[in-house]
Amino acid sequence: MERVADHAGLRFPRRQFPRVKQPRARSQPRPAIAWFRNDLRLADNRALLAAVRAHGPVIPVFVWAPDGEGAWPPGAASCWWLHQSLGELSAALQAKGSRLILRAGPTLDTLRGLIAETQAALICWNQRGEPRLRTRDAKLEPALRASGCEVKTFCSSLLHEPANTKNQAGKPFQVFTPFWKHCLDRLEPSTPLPAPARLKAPASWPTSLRLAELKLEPVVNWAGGLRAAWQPGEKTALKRLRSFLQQRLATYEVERDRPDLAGTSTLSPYLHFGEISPRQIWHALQEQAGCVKATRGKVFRDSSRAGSSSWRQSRFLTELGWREFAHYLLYHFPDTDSAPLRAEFSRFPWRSEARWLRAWQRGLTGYPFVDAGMRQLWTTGWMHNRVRMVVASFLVKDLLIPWQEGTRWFWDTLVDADLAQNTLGWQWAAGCGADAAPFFRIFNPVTQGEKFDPAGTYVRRWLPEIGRLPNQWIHKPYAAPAEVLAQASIILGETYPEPIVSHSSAREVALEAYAKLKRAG
DNA sequence: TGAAATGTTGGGGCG
DNA sequence: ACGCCCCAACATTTC
Repeated sequence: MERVADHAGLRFPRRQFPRVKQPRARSQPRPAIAWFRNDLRLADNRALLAAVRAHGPVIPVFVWAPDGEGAWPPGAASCWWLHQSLGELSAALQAKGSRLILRAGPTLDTLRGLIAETQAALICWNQRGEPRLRTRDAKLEPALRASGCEVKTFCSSLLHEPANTKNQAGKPFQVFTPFWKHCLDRLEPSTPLPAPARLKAPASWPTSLRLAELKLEPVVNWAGGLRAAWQPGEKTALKRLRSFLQQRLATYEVERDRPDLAGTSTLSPYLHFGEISPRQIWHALQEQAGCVKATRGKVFRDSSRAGSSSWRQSRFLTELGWREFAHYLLYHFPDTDSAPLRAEFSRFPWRSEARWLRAWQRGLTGYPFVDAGMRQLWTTGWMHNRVRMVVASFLVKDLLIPWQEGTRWFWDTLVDADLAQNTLGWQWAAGCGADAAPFFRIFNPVTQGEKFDPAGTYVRRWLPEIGRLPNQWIHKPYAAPAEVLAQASIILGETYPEPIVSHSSAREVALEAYAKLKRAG
């Protein structure tokens, strides 16, 4: 399949399939289908706009293919998010005089059926980068063309298309810094596209399932914490971006590492589902860097900063860079979602202590910083990134449990679960990936807590049972004197667990296992 | 986007 | 006054 290398605006695949002539209905031009995937937004949506610009009626559709079709089917938390997000998108489309058609079933059959029903002349979608979905889509395209429908696809979810970027040796980059520098030297993303003003409705709408019929919401009602923490949808995504830029960007460099503060953007789930595009974020950042608001409300160019590109070095943009890097790596190393990039790690002596895995998942390891993170994850579907690194290091290095167990758990529980980023994160933490943390970089859950949650606010929020411990002991209850524990109404092993492993000896064991791996060559 | 062990330095207490 | 020890503070090395 030929991908559209395009950041300058709308262009279409060069290799067009010869158009099949169809008898044209005289009354109304044939409709265009806008197939929504992980791009659940109206603004800056190339596929949607291409469907609108065909000047006929537009049929927006979402296809739920529950078996995942060889990819990773969304986990429980992602399904919850998807449900809410589809509801939001549907409402937004209605406000434009349109609808969202919901279908379920194998993607090709479902789309072919819809094309036949509606006599659609064109179907547009934004590409997804996950390797197995790409393979699948590559077959989808000619099959749909063969049924007489034109196909247009776009790259809308990344700033930089992975396919042709290589280092000087002609190989894919494996280190972040040169990769991102290479991108920054070339990136000049065009202005985000506006949301279409209106979508022309077809003469008659095809049938749609009701949202509830997709059965995305959990049967058992465990989603209360998610509901309290999140409002999915494009509108909220833009609101969060704006408030982040106004209130947090200035202090991001320092506060992004502090789970006790609200220092991060929390845009990750919105980005994953495409409720906001990286291009929109890029431009919002650029705008903010070039302009300052005067007190009288006038906006003028800040000559000291206008035209300067120092904002491109900003920490926040670098995080978007890591997102690009994750997708880039998964594109070039498509097996890394399950196998270590550094092959020698497949011989690492992992062990699988089921009780330990369970303790980790439940937030019962006896290390408060780890447990707080795991409970935040379980309750809200999200975990602060600093804490993700710490809990991952703990699972992989203190417990020596395979990193793939971690990816699975995160996949099921995170509302921002994203194959590329989950893969990068875990391979990074396990030391077996590209530009990964060296294996011997083993986080100490106590000192990490003391450093990044100095007053214990974060830990107390998620572990009320140890909330009465003084700061000195909040990150290491096991070391507190008996009378301090009694004072705080804590009985170790009953109200809060003893550490399931001793960090210092677990560290020694991990280093020895790693040394053995290296000796084996 | 580490932590722990080891090395170095310099000030202060003390004989 | 001086050497010695201790140890904190910081730097470097190692895993």
